[in-house]
Amino acid sequence: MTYDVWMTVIETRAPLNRDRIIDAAVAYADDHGVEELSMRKLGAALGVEAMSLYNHVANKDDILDGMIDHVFRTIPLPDPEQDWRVSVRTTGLAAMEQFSAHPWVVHLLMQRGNFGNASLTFMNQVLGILRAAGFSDEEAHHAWQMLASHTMGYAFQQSSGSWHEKEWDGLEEQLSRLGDRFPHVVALAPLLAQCEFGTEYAFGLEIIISGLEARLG
Amino acid sequence: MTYDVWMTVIETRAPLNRDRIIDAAVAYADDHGVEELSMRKLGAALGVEAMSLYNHVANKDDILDGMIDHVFRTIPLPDPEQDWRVSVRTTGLAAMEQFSAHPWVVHLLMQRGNFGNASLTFMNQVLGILRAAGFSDEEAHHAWQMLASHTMGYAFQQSSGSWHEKEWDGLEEQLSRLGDRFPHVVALAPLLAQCEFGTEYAFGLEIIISGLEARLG
DNA sequence: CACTGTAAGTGTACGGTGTAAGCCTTGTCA
DNA sequence: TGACAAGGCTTACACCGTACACTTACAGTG
Repeated sequence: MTYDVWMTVIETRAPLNRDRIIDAAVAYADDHGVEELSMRKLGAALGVEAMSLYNHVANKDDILDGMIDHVFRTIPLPDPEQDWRVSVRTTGLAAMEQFSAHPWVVHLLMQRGNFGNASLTFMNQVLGILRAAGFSDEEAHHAWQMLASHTMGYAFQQSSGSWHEKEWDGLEEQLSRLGDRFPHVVALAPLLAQCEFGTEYAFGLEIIISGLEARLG
Repeated sequence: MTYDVWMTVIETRAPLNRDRIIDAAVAYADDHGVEELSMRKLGAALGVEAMSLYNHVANKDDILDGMIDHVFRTIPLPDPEQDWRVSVRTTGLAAMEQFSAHPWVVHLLMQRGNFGNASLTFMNQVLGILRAAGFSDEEAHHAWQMLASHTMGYAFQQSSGSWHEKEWDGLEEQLSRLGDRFPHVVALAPLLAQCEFGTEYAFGLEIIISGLEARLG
């Protein structure tokens, strides 16, 4: 009997720890959306009661911070050896890719900001590349703000992308009803609906890189 | 007695209606932040029980949509008579101004998107100006996405701005402790903390306008 | 071997949330 | 006067994060 219980325990749940909790939280958010994530549901996903999580984690915010950190850690850091334009481009695209894969990250970043290890490391690396490229501190700051805004903005639009997919069917009918009031929106609605955010982001990124380059002189 | 009750009612609360509820919600979010807004607190702010709100409003989401609409309605629409560069610039700045005044809007937009009257009107006007300026539909779409992302991105950063003000004191000490690991972040931290987002936004806006202009050829 | 301390999972409970359902008061109109 | 609707209020429910007290299993020590 005791043995059975032991087996069950061993088989169905490895010992709980912070990493396992955060991994499960990331998976849950990927599957069901971050707003569906609750301590009870996360516990259930791990085969454990909600309160057990608190033995390994300070509180829910701690988990959310860990989730952000988890995603930032998977963004490959830019290579300082390369031309800054290449670094910025590849890093931007890599970041966008992760934000697309985990749309809830932008959501979380917005509510809480983040100064975890991974995000500071990331930021530090990018700033270093800009400074090494010859940008003054002020210019590097401008560049960072602009790149960050552009990236967050696209991730933002993508994650709130109600123009996409399912919603679009209902919207089309609604828009055709409002066609006389919003002719330009209706005209461009197909483009908005089919919008490939990766391509779109890259397009803007080139404009920004060119613009920064020009300011660099 | 009945009279007294009447006077009280008349003085402390005008008859409830959707607009009054949404105005109060906006004021509450401005004062206490949108995450503090609950039906009970909003009711209390209006001198009414939470459930009374439901006589004028479908649910909380309805209120949140109304709040977004309320803010978009206060952004002056661009003037189609003017040069598109001027229109885009002034409209962008006007939008940023509102998003700065009501930081929670970006928050809400992110969670729910928005296709209210005001935001569609706004979007329609901007798209109209871009098309009239000679942008193809694809180009207008690119331009809109880019401008929207840039604006939302800056608003986003501003509203999540933990580099600002109070947090900065604690952070400084923390950063100096981590100075060897994040030298570039620490070096630029003063700039990040003092960052004037309006100026910063305008800087990026010019780059984008120039870039779009070049693509327009 | 028993004893004790500790780590970790559990159960219960509290104050908060949005909101469904029903009640009660009020003003309007036939 | 009586029916009726509008718009408040009360109660109740399911969910949330989490404080606190409990149990259980193991490790270390005599």
